[in-house]
Amino acid sequence: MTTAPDPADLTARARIRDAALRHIGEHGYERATIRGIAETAGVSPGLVRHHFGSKQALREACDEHLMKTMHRLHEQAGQQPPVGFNPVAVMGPYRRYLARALSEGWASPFFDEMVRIGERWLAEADKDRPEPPDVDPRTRAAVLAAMALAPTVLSQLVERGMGAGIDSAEGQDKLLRALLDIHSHPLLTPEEAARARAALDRGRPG
Amino acid sequence: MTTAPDPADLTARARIRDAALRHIGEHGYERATIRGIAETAGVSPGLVRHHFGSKQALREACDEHLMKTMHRLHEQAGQQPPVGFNPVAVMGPYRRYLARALSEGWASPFFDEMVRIGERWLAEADKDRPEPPDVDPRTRAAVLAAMALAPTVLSQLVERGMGAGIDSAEGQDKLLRALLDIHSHPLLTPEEAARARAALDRGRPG
DNA sequence: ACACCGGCTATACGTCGGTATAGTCTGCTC
DNA sequence: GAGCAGACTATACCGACGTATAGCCGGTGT
Repeated sequence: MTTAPDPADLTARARIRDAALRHIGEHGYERATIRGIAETAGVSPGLVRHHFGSKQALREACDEHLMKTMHRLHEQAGQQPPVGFNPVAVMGPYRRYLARALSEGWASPFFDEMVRIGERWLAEADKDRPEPPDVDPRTRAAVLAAMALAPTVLSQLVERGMGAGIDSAEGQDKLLRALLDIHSHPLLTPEEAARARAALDRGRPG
Repeated sequence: MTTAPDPADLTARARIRDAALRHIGEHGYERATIRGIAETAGVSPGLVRHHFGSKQALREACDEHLMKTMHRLHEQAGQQPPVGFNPVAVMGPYRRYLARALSEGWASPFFDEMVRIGERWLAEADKDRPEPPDVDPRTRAAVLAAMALAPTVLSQLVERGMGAGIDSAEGQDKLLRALLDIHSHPLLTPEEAARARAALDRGRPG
């Protein structure tokens, strides 16, 4: 469960970084304070600066650590996309931080990677499709990635709707079943979609 | 285009509120400052306090105004859900503010309303479905609402992937086509979904 | 003409948070 | 054991921001 706490990682530096991940995940970057992070890590605010230079640099170190960890998880999990295209389950303790990074807009590298993965995956899935889609794969993957990340980013709100914590077993079960249902029952019939597309085409040249 | 600028709305109070909507939408609540809002509105910081009492109260006034405007739009747009279940197009100038409200977690009332709407809509769509879904409608609606809001909340990232501004004509076209495609082509076949569901069932009782 | 009131401004206060700096302590090397 | 390096702390500085207060100014009713 505990995503591999990196041996030789009990150093103050690592403690500070972990505290920052937690604090920023909980309060967001703006509201997270160096003093608060230092307190959680059990060190002085000065030491934070000593090790990382500035608040911004500390965040970048967190980003880097997150990216590295994710790559490790991604490799050891194999290539197959998780059931229902659900990244919530995987992220574990980093979920909140990731959500902040996404919604506060500094997680572009991560998102780009998700788009890349999604693009490859869609290319595979598109093989047995009669007519090709009329949007470029990149756009489709980007929108799909955003949708896949929605429960992560809006966890607070989704939890309200589900009536269960998104990290709890019950919440995960509900979320997965909902995703399965949604992704296997299209909201629009091919005819409806074609009609809407035609309407768009009609508007486009004008 | 300009969502009805409310007659008798050239008052300083209204200008402040609009400036706040813009500033908070652009920078988020934390980073938005009373001074900046006042400057944009062309008044003194003191007047902001005079009219609204506090920063928090100002935000609540914005929320209220947004809710009211949305209700008006929703009524005059009729009941039918917008094509592809896409709230981006409708929100216009409030889009950024709404995105902030959602991702910074103070937009519960709005989200709840979306869930309610989605629930009604799903109930309708479920009529011609052989077997009933195995998740409660509320959860399904909540997850669906979150997914529908994803392009709004993660607009910055989606724009990267699309290579077009989400408010531009080109971006809207791309987004709509992507949504049409996604919502009319399920990611999972019924068999795959059933298999995954069975796996969940197996894990549940244990 | 005068008082009053609400919209509005100028200015000041207290706090908080990032940053800077000087200094202490611990462990290692020669 | 002297001296150095680096981890670590205490303290101060400075700007920014929310908030508070006192007062101005123009219009309105009597």
